[in-house]
Amino acid sequence: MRKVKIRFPNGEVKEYIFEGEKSVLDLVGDPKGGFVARFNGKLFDLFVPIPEDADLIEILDFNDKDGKGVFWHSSAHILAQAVKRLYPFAKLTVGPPIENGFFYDIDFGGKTLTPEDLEEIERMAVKICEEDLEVSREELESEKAKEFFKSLGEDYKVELIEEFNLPKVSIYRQGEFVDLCKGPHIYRTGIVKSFKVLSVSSAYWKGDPKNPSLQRIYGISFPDPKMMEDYLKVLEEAKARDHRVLGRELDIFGFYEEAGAGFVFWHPNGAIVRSVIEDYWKREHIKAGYKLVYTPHLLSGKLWEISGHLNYYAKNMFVFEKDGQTYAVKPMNCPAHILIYKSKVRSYRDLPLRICELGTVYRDELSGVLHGLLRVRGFTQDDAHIFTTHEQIEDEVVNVLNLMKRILKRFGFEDFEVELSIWDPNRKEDYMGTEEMWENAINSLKNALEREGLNYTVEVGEAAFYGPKIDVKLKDALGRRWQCTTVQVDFNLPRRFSATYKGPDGKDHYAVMIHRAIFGSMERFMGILLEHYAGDLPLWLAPVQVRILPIKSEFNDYARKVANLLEEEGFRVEVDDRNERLNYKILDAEKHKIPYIFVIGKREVENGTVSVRKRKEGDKGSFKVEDIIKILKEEAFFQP
RNA sequence: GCCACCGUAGCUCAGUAGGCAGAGCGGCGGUUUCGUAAACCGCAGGUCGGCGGUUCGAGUCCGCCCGGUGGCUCCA
Repeated sequence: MRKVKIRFPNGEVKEYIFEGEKSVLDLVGDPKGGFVARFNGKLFDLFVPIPEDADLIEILDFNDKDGKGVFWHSSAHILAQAVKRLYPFAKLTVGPPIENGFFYDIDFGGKTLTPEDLEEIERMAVKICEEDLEVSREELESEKAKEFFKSLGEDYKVELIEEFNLPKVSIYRQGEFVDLCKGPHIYRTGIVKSFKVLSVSSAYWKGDPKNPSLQRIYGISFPDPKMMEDYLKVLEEAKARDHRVLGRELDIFGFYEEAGAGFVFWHPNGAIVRSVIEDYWKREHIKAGYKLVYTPHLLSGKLWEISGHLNYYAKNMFVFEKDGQTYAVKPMNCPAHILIYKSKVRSYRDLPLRICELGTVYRDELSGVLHGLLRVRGFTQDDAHIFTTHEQIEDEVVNVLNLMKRILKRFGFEDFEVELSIWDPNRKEDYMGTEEMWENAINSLKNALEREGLNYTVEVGEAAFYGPKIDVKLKDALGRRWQCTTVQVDFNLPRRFSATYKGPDGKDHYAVMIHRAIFGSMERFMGILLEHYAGDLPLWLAPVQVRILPIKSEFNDYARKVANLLEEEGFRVEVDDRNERLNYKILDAEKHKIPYIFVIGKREVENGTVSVRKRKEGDKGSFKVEDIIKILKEEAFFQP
């Protein structure tokens, strides 16, 4: 006799008493929307015998993160089954769940799929869900499994089994379909109620260009068609927010074929927004004790030799020769800031020394990775380098994180995901510096994160060879995550450049450098902002804050007078005195996402008022000019 | 860089089968002077991404290059 408690997805817990081998399904009959089980953090199928030592088993549904992964993993199998029905010659490779959905990499022997092919695959996948096939699992000895998959022509599966090098492997079946898979899986294909094939692209087997090119088919699925609707809405919304489209519509920036790929031209509307952001950034940094500097864009090759960049970063650098001298356009600002640090003897009393710069850098990125403002070849980092002692690392990182929170909050970002990348303690020889330095730095970063109340995950072995780092992803209005802030400890460069300070002991010590950026780059941040706000920049950022619309040309003079009053108060204003109807002018102003529209007619001129229309809210009624200026100032964070 | 797809007016797009390059919006000119999301009439605007090839004839077919999109990889 065994006793086991089972928790259902709705939280309900029931106790079961049974004998012999039973599966969860055997016991509960109806898993109440759940489709996979977890015990002690381990997932297993509802249709396999309950593990020997299990006492409390959870049945998971789509709301659970693990459950979702299993659901999408099973969906990848359904996708593969659909493909095999339509293309029996196709060879399967791997098909994992991903953050939003799943994909399956499949070798079609050189065929590339068309949109029509995808539709057909989707129809077949939907059919497989409707067929409600039962899923089963079996274990095979590896040798037998190899033979089996060889007989099916699934060469990649054979290769995988060889790689696993395990005595046994598991395979899953549903209907006529078989796949090598660790599992677990949902117990029937009918649990998937909504299935969509999203896109196809190419990928190499194991990501290696020497290997055959595969078709990577992306899909998404849900246990409830309503969830699919919501998801597609978000996708649509994301598409409508595409910063590349908004950038053109709002005339923020442009790229020019004749200028080269990946080089951003900030148009006047974008430049003013950037300038507002930069002014704010500078003010906050100076307040936080940073020293603002400017350094050259072009530096001698000798400097990049000392820094090591010509050795390990050359393929990303624009390097050229002139009169027998090598020069490079800077891909990073750190060596330049080190020179300023070294311009005089530094005492421990000078530390921490915080040097900041909106530094424009150029990197020769692979052409295939360029993407709007989010990935370019020339960009301006909101960079800073903090020279500290080992003891000061913690406090300095607290300051950086605090500054980050304050600055990003201004843009409506308050939700962060933080990764702490540390060394792999089993490969100490791959890292520079002593164990003591590393332990101290890692603990400093951890303490700093805790002091700032930031939750984080630890990524072992993800640190650079020269020091641990913190990466922060911010969540935008659509819940998407963007990597922006980064804080990186560096033991290396101070040594390469002999960046030292005189300690209280009168001896020279190497400084520690902390590289950090809050936005990452102005270009990327602008792209993120556009998508985050869907182009509706808040008043303080909007390129044009107020547009004044005289109803008839006879009110143009009054409109200009109001514009002047606003301009004197520091607002960015336009008067639309074109010979058009009011409705048209409103349409045009709304199209440009201008936060405030002031309508001027006979009434307003007579009463010395403006009729205020606010974006997204509509007509707000009449205001005295000085009153509305007060209101706008407050909204735009003007200092009183 | 690699794989796949794409490139027609400032923007969005149509262009059948290789046979005179089109529309809407926008721009310009005129009429209209109008109260909260598109007044009317007219005009201009194109080396069809670039170069080469096939053809009597290329926006259309082929090759190379440039640029873009989605991935691989990389990263701010």
